[in-house]
Amino acid sequence: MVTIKDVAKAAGVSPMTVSNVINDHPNVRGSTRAKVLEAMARLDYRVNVAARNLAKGSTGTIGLAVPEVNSPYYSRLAAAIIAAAERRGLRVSIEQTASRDNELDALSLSRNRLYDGLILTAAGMRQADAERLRVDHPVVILGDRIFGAPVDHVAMPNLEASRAATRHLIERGCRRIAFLCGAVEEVDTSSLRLTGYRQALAEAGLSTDPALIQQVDRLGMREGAGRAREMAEGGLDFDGVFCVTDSLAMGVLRGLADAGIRAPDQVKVIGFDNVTESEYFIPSLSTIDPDHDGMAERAVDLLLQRIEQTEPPTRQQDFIGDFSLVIRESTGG
Amino acid sequence: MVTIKDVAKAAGVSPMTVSNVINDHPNVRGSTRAKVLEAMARLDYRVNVAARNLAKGSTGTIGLAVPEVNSPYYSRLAAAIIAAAERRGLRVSIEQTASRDNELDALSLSRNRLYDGLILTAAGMRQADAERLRVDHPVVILGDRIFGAPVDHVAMPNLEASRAATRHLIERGCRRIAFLCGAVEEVDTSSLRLTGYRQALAEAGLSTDPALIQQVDRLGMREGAGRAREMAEGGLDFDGVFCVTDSLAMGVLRGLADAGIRAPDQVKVIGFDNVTESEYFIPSLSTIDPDHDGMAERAVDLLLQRIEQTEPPTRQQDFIGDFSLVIRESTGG
DNA sequence: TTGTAGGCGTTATCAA
DNA sequence: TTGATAACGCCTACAA
Repeated sequence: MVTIKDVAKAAGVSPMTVSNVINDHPNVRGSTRAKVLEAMARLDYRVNVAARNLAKGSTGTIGLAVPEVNSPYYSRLAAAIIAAAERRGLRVSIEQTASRDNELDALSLSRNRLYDGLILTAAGMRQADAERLRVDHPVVILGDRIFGAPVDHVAMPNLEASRAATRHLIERGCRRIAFLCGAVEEVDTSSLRLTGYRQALAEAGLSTDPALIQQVDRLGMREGAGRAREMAEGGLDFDGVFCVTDSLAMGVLRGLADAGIRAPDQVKVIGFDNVTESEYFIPSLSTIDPDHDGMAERAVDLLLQRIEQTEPPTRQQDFIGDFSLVIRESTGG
Repeated sequence: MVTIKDVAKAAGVSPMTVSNVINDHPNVRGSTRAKVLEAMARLDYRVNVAARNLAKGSTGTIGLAVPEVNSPYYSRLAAAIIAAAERRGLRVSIEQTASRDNELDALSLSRNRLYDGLILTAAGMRQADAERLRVDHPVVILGDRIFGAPVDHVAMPNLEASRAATRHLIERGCRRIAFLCGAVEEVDTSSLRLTGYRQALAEAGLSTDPALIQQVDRLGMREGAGRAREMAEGGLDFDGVFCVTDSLAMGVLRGLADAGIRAPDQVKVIGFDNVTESEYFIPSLSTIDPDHDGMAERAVDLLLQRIEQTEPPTRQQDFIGDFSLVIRESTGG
């Protein structure tokens, strides 16, 4: 392996001078710089990032931990975060967590100075894990599982947005609206959105039929399709479905089609996330747009603040993003 | 920051003993181990991965560089690679390259010992860049852009698969089959598949109408939809479309619907990739399944061989995966 | 079973 | 403008 010392020897200068050239420091005479550059090229020298990280104590890259990589939502989010980070001169490196254990793992990894900071989208952690988030490294949590934890937090306006989605279905004439979600626990995406759904129904003077609240164990297309078929074939009476994710909603559209039910004529469907695919699905999917870019921007900002802040760790900050209702064919255009 | 020395001091042992405990070395007395463990917990010690990497010269993680993170195909691929790597005890960390320059960047990064090896899915590199791939670090190229480069290479059976897809459309009665692809250059996905398409037409005694060969500059849903509308509204005569990616194909289905054309009745559509979404799309999408898992498995294997191999770099290896034709609604079920 | 010495490749500091 | 020295935190090799 060619090191800085080899280059120094070849160029007839000290290692320090080579380092200065590499890092574009001023105060290097032009002729010296040229000599060094030439030696670097000749020996095909590359910096050793591990060594540099150790010496500098920082890496210039942040970590992004997501539960699942093959998911339209997390993909969209990751793209937004990469763009936001790039604007600030940071690289991002993505890891899949896939479980609560791995989420906690990811936390210690970041602490280990592999990254300057970590954006963690927590899906498996529970409220009870909040204390484990008290790490001495920059961390921002993205998502709805954890509140009151000692870290910065970026979340969606779940309750409001969910009310708006449900209200939209009501305005389009739905009276028996199903709610499709994941396991409902203490505080999480499903439970917050369930509350919004209930509020909207109540405000419209509609009753909440427990049979209409459907839980599945993964928020994917497969589960949406399967459950929709079961609902249709089981004779459940419903004329609208609000799904907590777009993946679920696209699955539902598929399941309804399988069961011979026409959307939006017989049943209207709305999702949540405004994933790239939802615009092109047939029928195109009405949904809630959670302003991915805004959230990403904010998450990276908060993280950068923590990274750059040297002194007295300031109070934990929360940020709740914007949202907008996107009306497409699945609710009647 | 708590270091190994602090722990050693607190536990009344030498730093080396702490290191031995951390790395589960034998030859540490139970009582000593307990003391050290206790001190580690008390001080909330975490290893510094950067330092460990530098000292060991390896990291236990491999890099995966993809052109785009928010893409069903690359997401699916990434998931497969993560699974394959996990089975072999490796972590993977994903980076978005987004351009040819960044692809070349990713190459040097890996060389810099941030990762033990790199799987690079090259979309922007040209054949002319092949020589730049001569790096002294483990690298595996996934994709079709580069041939004859001095690195291991995993690719799809583009020509065969593309013939099979086209043949399928012909068997279903299509006579005017459009081919939708990206820019066709020297050797790449689009050009290889174009050849397969032409062969299938020739074998069936059909002529190739240049007007049916449609190029777009990105292989996404938006481009597919836009072009399909143009083709329909421009009065192009076609009864089948073979798209080089599923994203493109789903976009085409959308575009056809916008133009009031029914698929598969009036026009049949087939894609390539068997992306997760294609099964749920309406109509569900016929496509080529390129055996993502097999390719991932193989790519990780090849990389691991290079990582573990100490001596005489053996010859570069190529691997062409399997494929299967998946028939769904978009070509008539 | 434990400890000592030295080095991994780079950078910061400060002196020349 | 350049260079000597001393870290960064850990691990390998060897000695006690």
